[in-house]
Amino acid sequence: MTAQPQRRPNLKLGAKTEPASKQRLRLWLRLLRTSRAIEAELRERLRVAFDMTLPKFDVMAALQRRPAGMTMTELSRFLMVSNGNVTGIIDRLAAEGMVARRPHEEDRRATFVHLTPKGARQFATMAKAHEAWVNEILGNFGDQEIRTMIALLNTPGFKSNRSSATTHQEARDVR
Amino acid sequence: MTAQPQRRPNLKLGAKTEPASKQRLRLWLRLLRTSRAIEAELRERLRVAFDMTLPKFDVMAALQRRPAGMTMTELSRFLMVSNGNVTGIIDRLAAEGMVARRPHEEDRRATFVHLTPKGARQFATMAKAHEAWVNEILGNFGDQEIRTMIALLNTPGFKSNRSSATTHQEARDVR
DNA sequence: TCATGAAATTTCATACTTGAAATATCTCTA
DNA sequence: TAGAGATATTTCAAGTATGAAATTTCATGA
Repeated sequence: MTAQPQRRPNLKLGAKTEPASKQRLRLWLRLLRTSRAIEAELRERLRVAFDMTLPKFDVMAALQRRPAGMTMTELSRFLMVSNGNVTGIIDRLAAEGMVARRPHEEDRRATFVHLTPKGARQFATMAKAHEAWVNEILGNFGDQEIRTMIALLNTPGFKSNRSSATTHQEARDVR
Repeated sequence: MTAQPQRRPNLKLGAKTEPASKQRLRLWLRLLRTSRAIEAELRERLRVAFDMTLPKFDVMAALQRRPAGMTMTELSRFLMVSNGNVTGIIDRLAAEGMVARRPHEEDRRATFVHLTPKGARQFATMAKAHEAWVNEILGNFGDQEIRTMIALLNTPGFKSNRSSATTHQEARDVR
């Protein structure tokens, strides 16, 4: 589309004359590839080192921040996955003795899930390795670059912020 | 860990005194949340508007860039998913008449997959909407921010660049 | 040429994921 | 306080995803 007869060679950076729409698309594709690559690497390492899957690790990471536990819905919102999904992961983690369900006192619809002592120990070990891996994978980023990236990603640049609950939780949990 | 007795209130940005390791972890989590949110939004819109899934859309997008087709392995590498995964998605797309398999002339182990005319038409429609959605979702990012982000994401900041094949292909396909 | 190892694909078991439907419980209002 | 609507969870069918094993074909050196 928009068949440009001839393209003037770009002087500095490539694609400087591209419409913003194409630029944003390019950014999204780059973002997606980057996070997929990192995710794949972390999944592989978790599997080899701890026989652990990424979804289960994510759930344990969420629970670790909340000794009192979280409800299924809180987990689902925080991890941005469907509620039915959480059920299955918790089932498997519970079968391994990593987490346990506890009925919610005030609301009989809800269930609290929390790490067992065994789960907490296991997570502590994995978290240490995980942080080191991330540090290694993102190793070539300098302090300034990291700060810039985080700041950019934090800009309210997304029309669709479907995780308002998330924001609340993060605000509450920030230490 | 590193129990800091009391935290001096940060003057400018938060977490400025954090070790680089924690910073990188934070960046990764932010990156992951961002791309998950965008992915969820795009998935939902594709589903509602075109009854299309994201994985199938991704495959069609890859094939659209290569009229001559791609082998299963090329697809698998480009999309960063397992080879067995591609088989299933292609099976379903082929059943819908969106793509077709063609035997590789020189290598009887390989198979070429390409968009059918119907698939190409369908993808053209979806791609237009998809680009508009991305443009909308990333709408609050200005030109400069986008360029900065792309540049940062392009920095060879990742030790684990498992997709060397990808790089080749992208280099070849850049227009 | 023949054996051996590498590469492309499919198949398989298992796990993850979604969206929708089904249940159970809660909340709030008429 | 009954009952309508909202919320929390589970269940379900279908699709997605992985890693390993099995098959087929290729490539290469003895």
